[in-house]
Amino acid sequence: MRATHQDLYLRAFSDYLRKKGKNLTQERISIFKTVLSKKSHFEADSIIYELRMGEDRVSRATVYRTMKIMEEMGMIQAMHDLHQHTHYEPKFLRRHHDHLICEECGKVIEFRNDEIENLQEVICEQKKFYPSHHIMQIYGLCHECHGANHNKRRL
Amino acid sequence: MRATHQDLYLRAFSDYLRKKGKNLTQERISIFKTVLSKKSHFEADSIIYELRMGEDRVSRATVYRTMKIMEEMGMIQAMHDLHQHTHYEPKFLRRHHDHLICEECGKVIEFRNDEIENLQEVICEQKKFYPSHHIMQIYGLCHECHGANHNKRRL
DNA sequence: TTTGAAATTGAGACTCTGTATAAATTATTG
DNA sequence: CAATAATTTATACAGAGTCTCAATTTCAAA
Ligand SMILES: [Mn+2]
Ligand SMILES: [Mn+2]
Ligand SMILES: [Zn+2]
Ligand SMILES: [Zn+2]
Repeated sequence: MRATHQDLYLRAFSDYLRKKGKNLTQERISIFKTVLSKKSHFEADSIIYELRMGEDRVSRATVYRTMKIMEEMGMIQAMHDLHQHTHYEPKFLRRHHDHLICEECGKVIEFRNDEIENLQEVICEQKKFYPSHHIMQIYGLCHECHGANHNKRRL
Repeated sequence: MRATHQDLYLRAFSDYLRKKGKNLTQERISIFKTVLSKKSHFEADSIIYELRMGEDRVSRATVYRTMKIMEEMGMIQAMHDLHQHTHYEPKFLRRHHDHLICEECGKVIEFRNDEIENLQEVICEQKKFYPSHHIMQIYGLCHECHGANHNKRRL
């Protein structure tokens, strides 16, 4: 039987915890697996909710604590939307990218631009700054919402 | 007697309000002036606190409402720090720029790169997106904190 | 395997931003 | 000077996230 992706990531998680002198508890495993199942943006709430539905009951505080560990570890990344709500994004299996966010409908369009990524590194060198990660979000209107607003104004 | 900057901006504020069918109230003037006095990043709390200390007493709700108007108007811009705390930044008198944020000491280093700004526009065109503004924050360690950590590890 | 120290968890109280409500105040208009 | 509309205030409320500390679990030494 072959090791699954989940097994491999769980191993990495376990190693990380040991390295930090932390224990691999049942609760941490449950939370880790649930987070691992996310293919795209998600919120802390959805993790808490899913766990509550399943058989593994885990408290809210533990979910937040474990997600903080996963963030330190670099498996997920937190980002804040327009309305002080924290969103997370899985970083395993996904290439880094940035976001266009529609202020009307909330749609999130992903993009990646290597030229910008390179320029960011140049800037950090100039400023003697040692980057760990970055967030770039362009706000505005998506094609559909821009069209809709346009039509509305004509009426 | 010459018109001060404050007078000019207050005029712009007054015009904006009129255009929107809103009244220029004493409370809005107080809040506007306090915000105008900010030369760099600030939080809603500090505005509320300063007003509470001064003679013009204004309620929390009114401060939030007025700051929302100022944001719509483009005089300030909201941004979120690492810990879902909203920070504002004055946009009058200041040119747009982005941020390097030290995760150790919280220092904020400002920068501006026209190449990146142009590339952002190109991306929006490609994606048929109509941008209103953007936020770009690079997290990591500033020169001092990186040096400090380095030394610490050596001990 | 047992055992005890240390780490972790869970329940719920609490904090902090920010928003909603509805009565009281203020501004505008005729 | 009314009548009307907009605004403000106080206060209650909501939601995300943190804190506390007693109870439980983990781990590793014996
Ligand atoms: Mn994304
Ligand atoms: Mn700035
Ligand atoms: Zn849209
Ligand atoms: Zn620093």
